[in-house]
Amino acid sequence: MGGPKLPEQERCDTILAAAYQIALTEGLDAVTARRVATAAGISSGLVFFHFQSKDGLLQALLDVLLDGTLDALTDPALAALAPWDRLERMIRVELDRLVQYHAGVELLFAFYFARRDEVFRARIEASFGRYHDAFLPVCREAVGTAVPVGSGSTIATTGAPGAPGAPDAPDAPDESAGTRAGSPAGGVSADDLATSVVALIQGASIQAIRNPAAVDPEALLATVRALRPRPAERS
Amino acid sequence: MGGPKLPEQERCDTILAAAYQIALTEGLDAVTARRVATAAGISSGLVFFHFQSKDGLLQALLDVLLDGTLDALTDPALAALAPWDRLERMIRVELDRLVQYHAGVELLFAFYFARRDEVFRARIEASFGRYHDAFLPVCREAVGTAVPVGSGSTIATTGAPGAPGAPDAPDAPDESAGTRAGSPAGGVSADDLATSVVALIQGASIQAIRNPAAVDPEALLATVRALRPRPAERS
DNA sequence: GCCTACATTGATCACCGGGTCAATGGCGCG
DNA sequence: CGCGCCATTGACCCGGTGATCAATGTAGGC
Repeated sequence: MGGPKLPEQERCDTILAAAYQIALTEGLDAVTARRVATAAGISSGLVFFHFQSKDGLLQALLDVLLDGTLDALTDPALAALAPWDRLERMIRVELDRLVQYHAGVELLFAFYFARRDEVFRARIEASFGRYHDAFLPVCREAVGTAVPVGSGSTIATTGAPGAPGAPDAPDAPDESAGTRAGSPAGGVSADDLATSVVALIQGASIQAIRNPAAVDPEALLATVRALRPRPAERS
Repeated sequence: MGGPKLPEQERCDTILAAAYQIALTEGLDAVTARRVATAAGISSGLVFFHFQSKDGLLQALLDVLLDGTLDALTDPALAALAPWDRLERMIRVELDRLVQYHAGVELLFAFYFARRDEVFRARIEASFGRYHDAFLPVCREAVGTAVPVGSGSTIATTGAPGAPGAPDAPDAPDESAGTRAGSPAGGVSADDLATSVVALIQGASIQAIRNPAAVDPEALLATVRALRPRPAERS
């Protein structure tokens, strides 16, 4: 009994990797101390030695899962784009990520729905909240600088780019009367837009879990694009 | 030992009600034969007598959960409305339902993510699929009859987006731009619209679970409304 | 009233989960 | 070399789970 010593961090990583692997392939329920230990090639007791309890292990696992989730959305390269382009780009990036890591996303949902523990929920919800926050600024910009059709001034959005690969987007609701309070030009307020975008992405994440191959980012993007006001419009 | 006889159906309903109650308030994990039996005021063995296994119990529970999910969307009263109004109405009804029965929706997700069993998943996914199907016809109508503005419905798609307001498409992964056929007047094809609507609602359902009070149906409806083409003016 | 059919009981089994712990191994240091 | 520290082991405990089953009570037909 007794085994080769390994540096603390490395052992923890080994265990976590094993746990992650099991969770991804066999579900969260399959993550038991014994199975993780076996998969990691160690004894069960060691799991409790490094993480004090199973809860500790799962917390750490959630850390891994949540780590770096929002990095793609803060890519500085995005700052260069005009608001609507940036928004579109962010959505595309996010959708691609969801499809690519659908197993991880599924695991995240499993965490949320299986463990009703307050701590887990709070952290995941916080992550979702940051999601919304990440989209709000762009939405504000997009809505704000959106449609200068009536009141001239700057058309900042449309600088020089001659729109080489301009997508379809035939026409858009140019002058819709904003029934909703605080609803500026585009017909949607920034908050409404952000809320909708987040809902759209979250909904897509569920579809990505159901059938990753069937998710069509273009369908959702086409919808978003239709929201985009067009200053000059043919009739 | 031995107890008062009750008609088969009634006993089953009693057990199911108890199981449902426990599942709603304490989560799916808390649904054990013993707890259900205690809550129903019977002995544990009886649970297995009526439902052969715990799986059987859960199947029946899922039945209860899935039953009548789509009824509201086929309300004949909806047929009288114009397409876009009907679509809007359906979404509103659905969102309200999600908020009202958020606990049930959460339970549904718990079923989906906790039990990775094929049977459960298949049934829930089928339900989601029907969801999509329920929205498709309206979307078709809405897109089709959408914009009598100017000329014939068919041009739009890739006609000639003068693209004054369309800066460079972010990355335009070739497939997107022109090839996205079947996108009539509104800027979105019927399928895209249906996909987006379903995603929107599913996303909203997640938010409803997080915090039912914070869900703002108007925000999402405002977005949908912004998708609606305005020929001239409406109220 | 009796007897068959069946709902009902609760003790019981095998199993598996989280968590503990004394014993043991290796490793560095004096 | 010897000593002590600590990672490591795996057997062990306890509780809870799904499931079984002989025994028992009740209802309804004759």
